[in-house]
Amino acid sequence: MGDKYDCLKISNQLCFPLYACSKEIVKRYKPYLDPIDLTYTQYIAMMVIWEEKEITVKALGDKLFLDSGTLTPVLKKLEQKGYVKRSRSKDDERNLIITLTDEGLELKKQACSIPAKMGKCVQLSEEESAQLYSLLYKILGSFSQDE
Amino acid sequence: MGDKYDCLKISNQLCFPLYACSKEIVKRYKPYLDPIDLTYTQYIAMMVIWEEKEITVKALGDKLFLDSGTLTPVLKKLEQKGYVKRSRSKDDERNLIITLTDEGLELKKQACSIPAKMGKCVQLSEEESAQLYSLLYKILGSFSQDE
DNA sequence: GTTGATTTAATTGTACACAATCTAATTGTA
DNA sequence: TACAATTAGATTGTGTACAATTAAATCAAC
Repeated sequence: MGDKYDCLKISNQLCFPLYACSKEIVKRYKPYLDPIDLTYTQYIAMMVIWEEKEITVKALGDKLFLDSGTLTPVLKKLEQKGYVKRSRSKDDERNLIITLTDEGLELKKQACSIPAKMGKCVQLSEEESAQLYSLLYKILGSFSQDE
Repeated sequence: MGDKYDCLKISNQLCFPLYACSKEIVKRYKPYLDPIDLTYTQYIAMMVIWEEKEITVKALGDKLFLDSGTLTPVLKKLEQKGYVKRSRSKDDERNLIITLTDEGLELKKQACSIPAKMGKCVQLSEEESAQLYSLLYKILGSFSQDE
């Protein structure tokens, strides 16, 4: 057993369960996000905007590991729904500033119960979750370094 | 510190590093996959087909956590490149059988060096990788149960 | 102070990813 | 045997992702 092609077995990859797990978890957000009319990408964008109140597309992209090609349509959608405002910075016209609206702030209250519901859906102990979290950020950290 | 909205902080989510990590790793495959003209999705599909020699779209989808909406265009693309053949099962005309071609088998040799290269890109010890692998499959396993 | 380089977003094109729907083949059951 | 239910795959529509390019604003060096 174990030929020279074992390295190409899907069960020997670390990337694959990562990829699959991410997709499956995002899929499981849908029942909780549908009622507040947000997609997963819109939700994580709103999370950062809720925290920052005001942020440039560049800074948002750095936090979410997303570029303007992805964020531009997402933010236009969020603006269209009335949750954010998009306006150029006076200091530097290149920067687009995303601002939270009153409706956007209101939405935060409704989103508040989602993390707990999702937490129950992932069947890991407190300790295992912490371990997983730490390993993932270790990888992300190493990626940020050699940017 | 720590208000009632802490649960909505992006840094308190487990899903987010999973999502980001998955994307970043897939992105890092590109330099290695470009030379053999495969995308990441095409690559993991080929991995299973290399192992199985012959598999239905349904079975492939179960292994990859992908449905026909995603796989149909991917497999048509792989057929167009000459790596697989698509043909209906004689036993049950509903089943589409994916078969490896000689060119598809040839490609396996060139892909062989990719896992090792990617392994170096993820800065985890042997033990940490094993831990991460185990945690991810624990989640995927729990998902498969309540299918 | 002007010009070349850099930076920020937007745009374009390609490729997923998935929900929802559709069609054809098969199965189960009365 | 009919016929309802199920199953497999394809199709359609929406929403990401990202590479590559573009355009405008700013910065840097002289």
